Order: sequence, then C-alpha cells, then structure tokens
Amino acid sequence: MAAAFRVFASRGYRATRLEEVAEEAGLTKGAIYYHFQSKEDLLRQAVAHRHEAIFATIERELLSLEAPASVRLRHALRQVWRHVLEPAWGQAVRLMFGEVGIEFPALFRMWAQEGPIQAWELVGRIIQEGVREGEFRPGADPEVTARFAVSGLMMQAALQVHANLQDLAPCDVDRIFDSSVELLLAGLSSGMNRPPPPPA
Amino acid sequence: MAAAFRVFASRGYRATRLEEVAEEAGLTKGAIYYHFQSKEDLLRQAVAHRHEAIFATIERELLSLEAPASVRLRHALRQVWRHVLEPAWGQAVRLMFGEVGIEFPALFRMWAQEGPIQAWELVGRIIQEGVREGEFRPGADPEVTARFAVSGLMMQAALQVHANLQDLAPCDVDRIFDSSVELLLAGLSSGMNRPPPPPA
Amino acid sequence: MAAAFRVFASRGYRATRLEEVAEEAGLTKGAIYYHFQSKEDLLRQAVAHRHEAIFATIERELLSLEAPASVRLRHALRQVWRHVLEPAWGQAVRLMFGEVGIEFPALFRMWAQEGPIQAWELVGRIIQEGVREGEFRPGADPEVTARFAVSGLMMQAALQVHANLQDLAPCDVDRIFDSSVELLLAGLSSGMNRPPPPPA
Amino acid sequence: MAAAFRVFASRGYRATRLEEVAEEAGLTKGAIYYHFQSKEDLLRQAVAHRHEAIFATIERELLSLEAPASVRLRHALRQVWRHVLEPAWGQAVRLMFGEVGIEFPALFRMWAQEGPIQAWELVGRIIQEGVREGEFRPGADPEVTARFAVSGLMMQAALQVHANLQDLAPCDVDRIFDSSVELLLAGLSSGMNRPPPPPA
DNA sequence: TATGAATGAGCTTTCATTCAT
DNA sequence: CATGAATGAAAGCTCATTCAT
Repeated sequence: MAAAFRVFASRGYRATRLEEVAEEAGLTKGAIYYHFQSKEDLLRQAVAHRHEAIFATIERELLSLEAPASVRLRHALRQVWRHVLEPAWGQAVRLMFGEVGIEFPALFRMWAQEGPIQAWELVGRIIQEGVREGEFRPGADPEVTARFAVSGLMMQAALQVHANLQDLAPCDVDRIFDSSVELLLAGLSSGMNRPPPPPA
Repeated sequence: MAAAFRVFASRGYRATRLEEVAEEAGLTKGAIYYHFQSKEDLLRQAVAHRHEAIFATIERELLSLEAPASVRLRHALRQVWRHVLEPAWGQAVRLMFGEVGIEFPALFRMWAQEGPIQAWELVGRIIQEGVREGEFRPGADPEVTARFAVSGLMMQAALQVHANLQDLAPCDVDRIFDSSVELLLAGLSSGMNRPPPPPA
Repeated sequence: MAAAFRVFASRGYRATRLEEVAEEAGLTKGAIYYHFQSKEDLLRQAVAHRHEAIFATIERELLSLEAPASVRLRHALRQVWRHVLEPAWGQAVRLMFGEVGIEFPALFRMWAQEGPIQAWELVGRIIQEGVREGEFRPGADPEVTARFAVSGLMMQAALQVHANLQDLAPCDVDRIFDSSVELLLAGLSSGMNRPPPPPA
Repeated sequence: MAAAFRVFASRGYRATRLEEVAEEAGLTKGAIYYHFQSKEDLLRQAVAHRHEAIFATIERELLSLEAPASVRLRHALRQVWRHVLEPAWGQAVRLMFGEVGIEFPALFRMWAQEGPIQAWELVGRIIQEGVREGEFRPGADPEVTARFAVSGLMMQAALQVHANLQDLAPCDVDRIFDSSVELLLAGLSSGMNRPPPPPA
C-alpha cells in the first residue's frame, strides 16, 4: 500500500500501471490481485491507510504549550508549513486535487477531512482562544482566518515549491512563512502589545 | 479547442476519450486528427489558447480607479474571488494541478504564469502603492502579502466550493471573502485611520 | 501516374499514403480521386502505363545488326544489364516481387510479360540463331539458356546493386557482367572458334 | 514466431493483421504483446530466428563427397534448386525483396547473408577446387560463375514457380535445372573430357 | 502467497474515401 | 479540376483483470 501510494502520487492514478506498483513493491501484478480487488480498491486502501496523523500530533503538542496565543499560532502554522513543504504532501495534494477529486469524490473528502479541514479547525481553535484571552481583537473571525491562513500557506507550498515556480517567480521559502505570519498577527492583534500609532 | 478544454477539464486528461471531445465538438474522432497531431497536442493547444485574459482586464479597470489602496485592493480581490468561484476555474485548476502538472510541466507553468502569478503580481502592485502612499504600514511585505492573499482565496475556492466541502465544513462564501479581506486590511493598516487602542 | 509509380516504388504499396503521392504530384488527395477510382486503381494504371518498351527497342536495334550471334548476344545482354542496373528497375522489381505479386497477381503477370519474359524471349531468339548458324553448339538449349542468363543478371543486379550488398560481398559490377557473358559464350560455343584442347 | 513468419510471408508485412498472427498461433493479440514489443519486433525476431541452416547442411554433405568437381557442383546446385523450389522459400524471398528490403534493410541483409551469399560462396568454393584440379578451365571466374549460377536458379524459381508464370511461358522445371547445369559445365569445362570439335 | 501467461475491452492513431464548395 | 474538411473502418497497442500452476 505504501508502494502504491508512492507510485500513484508521483505518476497519477490513471497513468500508473499496476506493474509499476508491483515492481515498486517487489512483487508482480498478479500478487496485487491477491490482496486487493481492483486498481480502485488499491488506491482507496492506499489513501485511507495513510492517516494524516500529523495534525493530531500538533494538537497534542500545543495542549502542553503554555504561551500566548500568538506564539502558539506561529508554532502551529510552522508545523503546517513544515508539513506541506514535504515532497510527499506536494504529490498527494496533486493526486487528490486532480484525478481522485474527479473520479473518487468520497476519497477526496476523506483526505480533506483529515488534512486541510483538520488543520484549519486546529488553527481556528487557537485564534479563538487568543480572542477570548484578549490578545487578538474581538472583531476577528477565527474560523475564516484559520481557513485563510492555512489555505494561503498550502497554496503557496503547492505552487512555489511543488510546482517549481521558483524560477518563474522567485521567493524565499522562509520569507513567505515569516511575512505571512507577521501579516496575520498584525491583522489579528488587539493592539495591546503594539506601539501606539504615531500622532497624525 | 474549446470543446476539448471543456471535456478535459471535467473528465481529466487521461480519462477523456477523444470520442467525447469529438462529440462535444459535433464532429468525429477523425476530424480531430485532421486538425491536431495527437491527444497531447490537442490538450496543449486547448490550454494555450485559453488565455487567462482576466487579470489584464482587472488591471485596466484598476488603473482608472481613483481610490484609496484599501478600496482598490478590495476591488481587485473581489474580482479574483469572482473568477476563482467560476466552475470553469475550479475544473481548470484541478486539471492543471493534477495530470497536467505531472505530465506536462511546461504547460502547467504557462498556466501558472497567466493565472496565479499574474494575479499576485497585480495585487502586489496595489499593496506596494498603498505602502508608498502611507495607507499601509511601512513594514508590510507587499509581494508575500499578495501571494498569501490570492493563494488563500484560491485554495478556499478550490476546496470549499469546487471540491464541495460545504457540508463537511459549512461556511458562507461571502463571509470567507469579507473576513479575509478585513483581516488583510487590518494586517496592512498603518493605523492612520484606525481608532487608537483602548487604554490597557 | 508517374508520381504515383515513383512513390509506390520507393515506399512500397501499402506504406504509401495517397497524400504522399498527391504531394509528389503537386496536388492534394482529393484531386487523385477525380482521376482514379481508388488506390488500387491508381497503382494499376501507374504500372500499366509504364510500358517496358525497352526490350522492343533492343530488338529493333539488333535486327539491324549484322554480326556473329556471340556479338549480338553480348550486345543484348549488355542492354539488359544496363537496364536492370537502373535504380528505377531496382525499385520496380521489389514492388512487383513484393506486395504487387502477393496482392495483385494479374498486375505482376503483366509486368513479368513485358519485362523478364520479353527479355528472355529476345535473348532466346538470338541464341537459336547462333545454333542454326553453327556458331553455338547444337546441343544447346536456347530457351533455358536465355532464361538462365537473363535471370542471373537480374538477380545479381537486384541483390548486389539494388539491395546494396556491395559491402557484405563486394564484387565489381563490370566483372559480374563480363565473367558471366564469357561463361555463357564458353558454354554455348560450338568450338569452331576455339583453340583445340591441349593434348592430354 | 513460426506462426508469425508464416503469416507475414504469405500476406506481406503490412497487410498482416496481428490478429491473424495471433489466430495462427492459437492466441489473442494481447498475448503477442506480452512476448514482443511491437509488430516490427515480432517480424525481426521471426526472421532472425529462422536460421537458413540449409547451406551449412549442404556444405557438410559435400565435404564427405569424393567426386569430380562437376559432380559435386551439380549436386550442390541440385540442393539449391530443391531449396528454392520450396513454397516457403518463394514466400520468404518475396517478403524479403519487398517490404522488408524497403523498411528493414538490416533484416534483409541478415537474410541475404545467410541465404544467397552463403549459397554462392559455397558453390564458388567448389568451382575453385575444380579449377585447381584442372577439371575446369583455368580462365574461369569461380566467384562470378557461382553468383551467376545461383542467381539464375533463384530467379527462375521465383518467377517460373512461385510467381506462377508457367502458363504465360511454360517450361519444365527439371529442364530448367538440367539445361542450366549442362550449360554451366560446358562453360567451365577445360575440354579434357570433351570430344574434340568436329573438323571444320 | 506469488507468478507468468493470457485475455479482451477499449483506447489512440491512421488513412482511404467522400463531398460540398 | 481542385481543395480542405470530414468520415469511419480498421489497426496497433495498452493494461486491468483472470487464472492455472
């Protein structure tokens, strides 16, 4: 299943021949059919098996982190950023957005639930706490902010890094993260920790 | 070529049979081969021909818009949002991210150049002007902010709307836009027009 | 028709696309169908039209040649040799032996009648005259000798020259002709003009 | 491969549908592609595999034959004649001269090397021995004589028998051989065993 | 469990042929 | 007479799937 996921992710679903999967797994085509019903079944199990445990891990970490919301937000987003920069994530997202999204919507939803949705719910909770604690301004929309933040990072990772747009529109990877987070925090800030605006 | 784009976008490249394209175009398979060398050539031309003139249009509009940077930014992002909410964009992005990205990277880059990159360069210019004019704070990073903003909207459109995640994680489409823009403006604001923070 | 013959001869019948013929003729496919019923019809007419007038010409020449049979034989074979060394003949023979022979036997027979058969009948007559005149030995078989001689030259031309076996089994073209004719004359000679064998 | 050779030889390369080959072999199209890469590959292997071991066999026979060169020559040519009268040879030669010669020259050369060239080298050696032993006249050209003899027989077989020209120009098959050999021997003879020419 | 061989449906591609203009 | 566009019937090839061993 791991082999299958690897090949599907790098070649695409339809472009993958079962023989490639077999080879990657060190077997032959026939053996696959002993373990799986069909190519589709193989994909399904390969995807399902790849639990995006990542966000659960992040969450647990954060629970034990006693720090201002801004710090915890930055920390969480850093983890997200790290995760989506992984080549494996880049391939997976292409597979999911592409053929899987079209041909196996249910599979796509399962992935989305465990990945992006999970991520923005997690981030949303942190922002909400920040608002409750007065660190973030009361008018902020934690849910949308979280979606927006996570989506922005994901899309930048997908385009800039995984689709290799570095030479078309170069931009340092760390700068993308730092500037994005800075923007977020500025936008969320209740002004408590901010120097007063210069008198007009 | 339009017919081809439509079918490729909705079915995916490999899953599309030339016969479907032919039917959509009101012809037969053979006729396609009179005009195109191969399936790949058809895709190439169909994609290349579909100039994403949209952003050039937005830009022209903005040039004639005398208004504060924040207004122009909101306007531009509104156009982007409108565009990426189109079903056609949703399909195209899946096609591009999926099979085209994997099998025809050059084609993908062409699309990225005309689409996302164009968009964030446009938005980046507006933010830069806002900074220069003092409406946005001097420390802002126009380029990354633009990338982040456009990416965030695109990803939300792709997931929430085109991948139909509404029932898994419901969220009003307008709220996504409004809250995102509000966040952005708050994060960019130089504080000139903002009420001073309440005394601690 | 000339264009058709050229292309058929160089590419082979089935491997020839009507478009190639059209291009060679400076027209388009459609125009061919104004003049010919089908690809087969085109081949038929192209072949039929190419009268192998060559042997009639040789014959006329020979009629006016007052010389011993051996001289006339050599002369006739020289003409044959010259003819079969032509690249055009090489291509034609491959076409005829190959696809035409298999798919259009009648066409092949027509060609054979005008080509090889004509040739060996002509040569046969000369030998017969040589026998009648006493220059060739009485036991000779003019018909088979003619067939054998012409066939030998044709096959050598086809293999050595047109199939380009020169580097696999090099042999000078003139030597092939000269030695062959010498052998023939020696085999046909009645001994009249030959020095008596050395006493044992 | 045997089945393929049979079908290719009788129908021609391009005119052969893989399905015919499959049927002849008792399989289906797909199975062919399990064992061969393409139609071309199948042809290549089918031809390569069909070693023309025939001439090696003849040679071995001749080595153990203690007899005058003329007898051995007649014997060798008889074998050649027998071989080229086989229907299979007739088909093969048409295939080789036709499409294979045009589209796969290397394959043609391989066949020529194992067939005609082999044959005339063998015959050439015999003649050379005859010359050395004084049975054949010193001025003879063994190499060309061999080429000429073998070519003559081959071409006669191809035309008279395999191209079925019997009714256009009837001639007994045995007579062709006998007269040809008689001519050859007469042309090669050193005169030692020949009655002196009648006095003029 | 695993394999090699085989299948057959379906795809892309080719091209002789047609025909309105 | 000629053309460009279109057709449709193959044909080559691919590959998920099956199965005896």
